[in-house]
Amino acid sequence: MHVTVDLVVLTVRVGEFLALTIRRKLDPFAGRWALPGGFVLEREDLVDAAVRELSEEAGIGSMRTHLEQLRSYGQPDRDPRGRVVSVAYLALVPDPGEPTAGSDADAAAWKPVDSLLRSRTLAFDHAAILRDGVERARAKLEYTSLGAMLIPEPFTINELRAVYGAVWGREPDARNFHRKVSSAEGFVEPTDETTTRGGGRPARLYLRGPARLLHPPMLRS
Amino acid sequence: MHVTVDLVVLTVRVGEFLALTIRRKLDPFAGRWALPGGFVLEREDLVDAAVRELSEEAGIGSMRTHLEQLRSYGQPDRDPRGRVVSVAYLALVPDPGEPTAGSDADAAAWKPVDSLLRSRTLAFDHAAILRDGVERARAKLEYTSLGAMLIPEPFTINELRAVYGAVWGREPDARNFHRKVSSAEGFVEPTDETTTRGGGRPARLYLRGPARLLHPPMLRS
DNA sequence: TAAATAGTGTCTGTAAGACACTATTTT
DNA sequence: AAAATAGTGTCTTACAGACACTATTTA
Repeated sequence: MHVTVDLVVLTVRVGEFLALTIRRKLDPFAGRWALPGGFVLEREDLVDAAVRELSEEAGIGSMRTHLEQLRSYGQPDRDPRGRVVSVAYLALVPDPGEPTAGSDADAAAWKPVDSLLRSRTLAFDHAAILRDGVERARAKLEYTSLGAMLIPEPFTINELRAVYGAVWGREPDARNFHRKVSSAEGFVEPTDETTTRGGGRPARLYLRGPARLLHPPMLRS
Repeated sequence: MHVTVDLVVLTVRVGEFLALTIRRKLDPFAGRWALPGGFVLEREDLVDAAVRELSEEAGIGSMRTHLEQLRSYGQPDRDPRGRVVSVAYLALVPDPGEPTAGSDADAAAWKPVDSLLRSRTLAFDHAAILRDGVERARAKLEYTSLGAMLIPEPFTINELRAVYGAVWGREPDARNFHRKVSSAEGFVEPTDETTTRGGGRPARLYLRGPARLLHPPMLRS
């Protein structure tokens, strides 16, 4: 019985909610798009395998990445090569630019989550894994500060709000969002810098705060 | 690489929050207490393996059982036999009475969760798995109706409240709990029966309702 | 009638959700 | 000055949390 890790890597870029995909070089599913992943080495911890694949297959370092175990997938026929149980990980990263394809892939690309879920493009059971990862991310934005992991620092409150809009498919109200985020202890830390990159009045820039949980949660309603 | 399932099976009996343990017959850890579990068969789905172990090792049928995947554990040295990745499942069951030991165990017993977590009695990394399962159960009681899976039907509101007290280590306020549970659509369904098994004024009996999520949640505070 | 448990109503405080105007910049 | 975006305050409503008394049974 073989064990793999598969990665749901999510980010937001210019208002679009994106997942990282690779085009497979080898069979099975050669030429098809899939989630990055690969076999766990004989003496390697699961999370180490996930970190390694993230780096090897997509050139993403683990420093600014939130990485958590999602769940495992083990239907007997999910891989035509034989019995393969996959432990899926969810990674949330601030937009790292264009991905670089690793050795097992002939291309890597960020693709919109919605179109990946609607079309049947992904190999294996990766559409189901992606769906679970996306749902986990959507849910966790409600009761954690993980939304800030999807955006490069420093960011404005409205840029952060746009991240929530992209992930949830619906923008939170600007005034309520501002009140919630800035009054939640340790969610974001103000700097004394501002930016005018959005045009108009300068917006204050923030860094991620130390808090991980958001209490009480912010509901998508 | 081998794949096993391990089971965190939880129930509440006379106000005590209990986990199912077995005493191992074979090495490694022969004679030690452990969570029930075993190897996944070559053509068996993960959840089927969990259902089978629940039945084989503990004599618990899947009919009245809530079963969900917890997470996977794969540290390279977690099993002295070699590389074994374990997919853990969480089961919540209404008190099924004394367990019957299966073939791989020379005893099976319900033990208080707190003492299992305090003492170092469990084999492998099962203490960590149990801790994660218990935390999942405690969290899910907040935003689902799963508390009702820990008690046999029919039950009174106060019996259900005692379940929450046992799991959380703190009884919710009787009046607020009654209001919350009975006003939440589909959480519990009243019957027209009553019981006096608690002594005092007869209490109305309820069955589990169809709702799975509790909105808004009931916090342990 | 005393003891035991079941069942309910009120008040207060917190925070979500809906909503509109003022502030500060660039062109 | 017009256009663009940032930033904030008020009102209403929902509901959690604290709290005490009445109701119905058995012994």
